Amino acid sequence: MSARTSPASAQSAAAPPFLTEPVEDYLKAIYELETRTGAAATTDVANALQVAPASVTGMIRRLAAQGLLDHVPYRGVQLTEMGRRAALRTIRRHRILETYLTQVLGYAWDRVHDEAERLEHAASDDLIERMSAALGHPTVDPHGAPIPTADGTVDERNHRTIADLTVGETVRMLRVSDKDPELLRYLAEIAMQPGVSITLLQRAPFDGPLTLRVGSGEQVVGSTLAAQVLVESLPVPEASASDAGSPSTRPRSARKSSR
Amino acid sequence: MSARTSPASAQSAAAPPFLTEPVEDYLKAIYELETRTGAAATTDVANALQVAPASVTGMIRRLAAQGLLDHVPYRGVQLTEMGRRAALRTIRRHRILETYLTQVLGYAWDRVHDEAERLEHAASDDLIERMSAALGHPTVDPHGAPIPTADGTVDERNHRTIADLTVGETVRMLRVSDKDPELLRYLAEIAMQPGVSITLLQRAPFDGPLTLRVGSGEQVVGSTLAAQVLVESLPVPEASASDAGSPSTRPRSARKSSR
DNA sequence: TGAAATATTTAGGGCGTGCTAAAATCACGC
DNA sequence: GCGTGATTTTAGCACGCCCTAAATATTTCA
Repeated sequence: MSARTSPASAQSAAAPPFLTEPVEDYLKAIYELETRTGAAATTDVANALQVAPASVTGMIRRLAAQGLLDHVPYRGVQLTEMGRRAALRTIRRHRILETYLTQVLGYAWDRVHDEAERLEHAASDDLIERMSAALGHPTVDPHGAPIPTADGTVDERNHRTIADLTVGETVRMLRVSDKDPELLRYLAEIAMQPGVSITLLQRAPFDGPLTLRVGSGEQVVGSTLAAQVLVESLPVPEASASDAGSPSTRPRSARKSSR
Repeated sequence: MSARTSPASAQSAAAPPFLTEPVEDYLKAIYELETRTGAAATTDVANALQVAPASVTGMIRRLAAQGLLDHVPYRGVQLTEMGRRAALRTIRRHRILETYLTQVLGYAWDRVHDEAERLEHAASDDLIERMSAALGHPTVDPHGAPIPTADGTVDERNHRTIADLTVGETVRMLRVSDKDPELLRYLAEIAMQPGVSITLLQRAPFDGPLTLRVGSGEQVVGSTLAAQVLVESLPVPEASASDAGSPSTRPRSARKSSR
């Protein structure tokens, strides 16, 4: 693609030409690492994308040259504003696609990730907005992840997990990663889906299994699983009655806008 | 992509790894040239794909090596059975996508080609079949092109065009290419869509404009446009009355299966 | 029939993305 | 404060797909 004389091309712009598929994948991965751990190390990116570290270094050089991120050698990378916007654009597409696939086309929630992963690079903005409209402009995807708006804002808070609960506490399930189909299938089996109410009934010592009330059923789950399920304290814990931990634990609204 | 150790990968297979996006585009283009003109010349493929002829030679070499087509140097190419199946798979996706975009997501028929062109490479078989099912398994796309079945059969007949009509003849519009948005917009303006009834009222000499009855309106169109609109003789031309050309002009059902 | 026009292929590159192996740098514990 | 292991980068290469220029084959027509 060195010197093509691309003719007129299209009307419903797909993506700026420099946002190739691999580039979008890198930006997305870096964005996710950055928001989770504050910075993205070469090795982490390599793991996330299943690519050799040396390949990451190479790509990072190109992305930095294009102004999509800043790179301090041996120190990791940080997205620029432009890079962040591009990443959020891809994430928006991904999540709207996942929502559309489950709600309109009947996909199971453990099957949408791979499909969305491919479509997110091919769909035009127009298509994404049409899907969003058809869904009534949803704000979360089927796994509970917030959908960035078209102008690039997301409600990206750090939530607690089931593993963080104190015994007796009741919360609402918010979210789980979309990346592990097996986990998702299992969660569906035990009726753990975003929105369901969860109470920690009992916690075995030494990182042992947790006994939960999930909706109207009772389940015993391992601590690994528990650590992957994000939850939110119930807004008003039913006036009077039990006095659990902190009633007003609404975490500060980290709007994740500029930096 | 030389020696990746791809891990486990997926469940809802996207496409065999050797069917890259450019490869699918080449096969599709070659298939279309082949069915229209019997064989595909290097230059024609180059024109169809907006690529230099030398690039076509190079790609053809690779495709022949993979057994997707046969190449006699200086003589053009022909798809093998494998190549033909791959081409029809892509065409099926393209046409189902176009149908879905117009019927479900409200796209105008002149906007679907580009979008489908990109999505056809990314959608899984599963997604395509779900869309097809949601549409009630349509057999033609919005432009009247037949949709190949999943097992690779198409009803690919050679139809007449408006330019072939004799004055006074009435036919049903069948199909028009999806590739020229301007043409499609204009056709929509004058209410020429697949299914509409068309009568040739008058033909100006020297390749001049044609006067048509289109549905209930009257239109004058140029011969270039006329040559691009495929039509079909009416099954039973209304017992008695006018005696137009050949009543049983159902062209031999060229099922286009093996060769 | 033979030369000009046209079509096709070869030769020689470029760029993007990936890999391995080896070198450079960093980080940490003794 | 320094060695050692982990991390990161550099070096060198492969492959897919595209390009231009030049060579070669085919076709056409005077």
